Amino acid sequence: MKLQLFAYEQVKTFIKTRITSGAWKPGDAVPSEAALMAQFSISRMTVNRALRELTAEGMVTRIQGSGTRVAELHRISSRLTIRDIKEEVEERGHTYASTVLLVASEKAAAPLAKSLGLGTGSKVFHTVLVHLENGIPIQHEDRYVNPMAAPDFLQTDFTCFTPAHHLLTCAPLTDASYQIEACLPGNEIAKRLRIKPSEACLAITRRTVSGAHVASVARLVYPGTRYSFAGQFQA
Amino acid sequence: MKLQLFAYEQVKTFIKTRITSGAWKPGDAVPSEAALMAQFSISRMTVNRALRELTAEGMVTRIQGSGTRVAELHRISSRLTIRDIKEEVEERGHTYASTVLLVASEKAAAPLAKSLGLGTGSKVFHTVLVHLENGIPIQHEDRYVNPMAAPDFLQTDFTCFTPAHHLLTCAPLTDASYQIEACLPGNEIAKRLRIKPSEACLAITRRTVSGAHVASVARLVYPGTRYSFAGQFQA
DNA sequence: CAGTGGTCTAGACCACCGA
DNA sequence: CGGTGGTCTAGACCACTGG
Repeated sequence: MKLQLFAYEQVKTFIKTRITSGAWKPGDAVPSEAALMAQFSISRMTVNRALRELTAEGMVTRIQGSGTRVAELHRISSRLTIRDIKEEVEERGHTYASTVLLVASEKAAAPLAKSLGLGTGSKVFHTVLVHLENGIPIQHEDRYVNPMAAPDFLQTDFTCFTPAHHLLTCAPLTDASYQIEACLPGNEIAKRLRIKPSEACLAITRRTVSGAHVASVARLVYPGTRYSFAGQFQA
Repeated sequence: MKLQLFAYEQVKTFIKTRITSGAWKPGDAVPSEAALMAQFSISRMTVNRALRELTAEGMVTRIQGSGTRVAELHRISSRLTIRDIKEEVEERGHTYASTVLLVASEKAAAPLAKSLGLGTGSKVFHTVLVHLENGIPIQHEDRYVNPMAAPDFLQTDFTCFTPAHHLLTCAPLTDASYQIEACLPGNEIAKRLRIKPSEACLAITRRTVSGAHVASVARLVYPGTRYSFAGQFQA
């Protein structure tokens, strides 16, 4: 139980409530650090921390030499986390399983090679698997891996560790980019997910970078009726 | 041009590179604040700031009395921003337009009333519109608004201001939750978006709260071939 | 120029954890 | 109990903005 708010939290809530109540409109000036020091009888470092955190949260905008203003709040921004599917399933208390459909080493065609930062025809690892929650398919994963980033990738037992899990342990993540879209699965993937080819799916295309190498490119397809992303925002 | 890193940034990059290079594994101990003070010859507040920011970024975990450890990084987390569609289109340098299909006051059925925090049969505002980018439909918006939160909502000229924009100016945002899923549009919406009913769509269902009231419940449908979310992550 | 924010210091007190 | 992190202070110097 939290009995007492810290000084910097008091300053934050003071400013937040004035913004969320509409008393201070976007573009309005927020009291300066000196003014807030006097008002709350606290030191400048404490005021500074409160305002710095509010900046990070997107509530205010600060310009050195000019001042602090209420940010234009015409957006809803929240943390979206794409997690390891196995962890996610197990955290729900369900049983996770996977069906491995392909584990192979291939020569990369031009577009794929380029996206992995390799030469055309270079050797790449290729895996295809279906992830199951309580025996029901929830994700189709088609992944290409750069052998430079994870030389022993193909030796992994993918029924125990997901490809994503293995990659994260042997090739620490430095950058990632992803795209979320809606698509139809196509006949082959529909069959593997045990859905109709006319059922809409969510697809994530993700590219991960580890140090100097592009580690992996993966396309994850989720049946639209069995999966969705949820997010939350709090001022 | 940034010539010199601040002290707290030096500490952050020192720790980050050791994590992303794999030298420090998840669960490993990070040097204590006292150790980093000595190593960098800086004050504790500065070390503390570096570690506090790394905690916020999800790189490390801190437990008072116990210590700081490298976080389990089996997740990719990034900021997903859902913005006002008009701003988004105009920022791309394209022309925005909208077609207003419905502006009405209705009696709420039970599930809707509940979700808006009102009694069954209460008056609610209802709007339906299609948003166009360069004349092409990109979003179908079906929205219900709590009259308590925005009494003059129906008087707005929705060809100039989007409903979201109006709501944000008259009812400051305090909380929001959303769900992203894939779906088929259905015949009516497909016709309005000028797509085939068999084309997969992204749908966002969003609920916004302003102070004590639920302000609005909206369902936004995007043609899958014309829209996707992109995100990025950087360690 | 005065006012603003951005950073930093060298102390301090406290709450918590583990041995 | 010692070591840890969580917070806070009262100063300081600097870079930037605006009139």
